[in-house]
Amino acid sequence: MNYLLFISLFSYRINNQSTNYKMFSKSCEYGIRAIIYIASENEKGKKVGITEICENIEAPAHFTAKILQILSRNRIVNSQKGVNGGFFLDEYQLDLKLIDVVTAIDGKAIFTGCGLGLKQCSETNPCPLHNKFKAIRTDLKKMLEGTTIGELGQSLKKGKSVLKRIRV
Amino acid sequence: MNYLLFISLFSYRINNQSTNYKMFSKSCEYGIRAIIYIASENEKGKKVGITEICENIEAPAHFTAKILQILSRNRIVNSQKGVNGGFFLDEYQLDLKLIDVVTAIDGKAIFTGCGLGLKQCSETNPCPLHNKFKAIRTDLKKMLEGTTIGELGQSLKKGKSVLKRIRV
DNA sequence: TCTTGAATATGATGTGTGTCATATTTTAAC
DNA sequence: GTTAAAATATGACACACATCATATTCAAGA
Repeated sequence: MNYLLFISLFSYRINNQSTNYKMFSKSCEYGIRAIIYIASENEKGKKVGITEICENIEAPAHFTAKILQILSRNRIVNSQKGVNGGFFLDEYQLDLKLIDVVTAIDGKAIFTGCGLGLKQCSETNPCPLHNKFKAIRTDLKKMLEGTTIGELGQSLKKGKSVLKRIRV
Repeated sequence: MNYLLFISLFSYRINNQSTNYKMFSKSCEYGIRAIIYIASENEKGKKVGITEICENIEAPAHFTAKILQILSRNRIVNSQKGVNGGFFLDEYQLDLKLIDVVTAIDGKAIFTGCGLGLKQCSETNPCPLHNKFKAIRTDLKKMLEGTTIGELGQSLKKGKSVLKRIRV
């Protein structure tokens, strides 16, 4: 009976949830966006507050603050409390790589976990996708290792890229 | 005061949650593992039941069943109810690519969404990471487009790879 | 046609991530 | 020293995904 085939054409793509796929976690997305903004505004000792940051990257303030605390504890960004305080980066931090931000927030599992979620997957005990995945992951890692915070900040500052919708 | 630096060394990597990073969603992981197992057992019209599948890929039965229903509706796997029923693949399905499984379960957002989670990110309005991400994503897509279900099943069947811990 | 084994459909529960809210500490300026 | 502005810390809430449970449909065989 090919009415079955007929029905299947209509039921195709039933699961229409706007999928949860993320290259990084939401925490990581906000963290990267925040630090890029800080880098882009980082000149002559200027400090930027959490409110200004979140307005410019369109992120929830409290949540982003929590992530910046993690980055602060990990010495990836500097913070100063009190009046005229805020977040800022020194020369050393501007030269940190994207991978430093990612591992501080999401940990190192990005580069070690099995693509199929198998705990026992390893070089000597590979899952069917192990080697193909390794190649992709290596590319991703290289990219993250080869990109500096300062570089991304400059790109944003010079208008070569944007973090929020441009006002009309 | 460099006791601050001292403290920071101890507080490094505070967020020790075993991170949620996943190249794919859990649904997708189970789906891929299940179909690889089906492919590996697919010979002379043999059908495999959900119980056997889940025992061999170490996945929760009900959840996996739900995912296989999605794949079944999308004609990526065949199913037959009743006695001696089960899941099986025909020649055409064995030649389907991994990307067909992934998009059926997780949708196409993997290849379109912005790496930093920005809705407005596009070619003309790129986020600071846009181009660097595009390269990685292209690699991933090529890999998924170039890998067949049957190929992975054969790899498993021949013992070149495993899906569960080998019994001692 | 009755029984049994299998997939299918639907709903209920749990857990973790993302979000929000409040209170505390710190620092600068007056 | 008092006040105000800022980060920091902690806890509470909400929603989505992952998981589990139950009921239904279907097909083969006796």
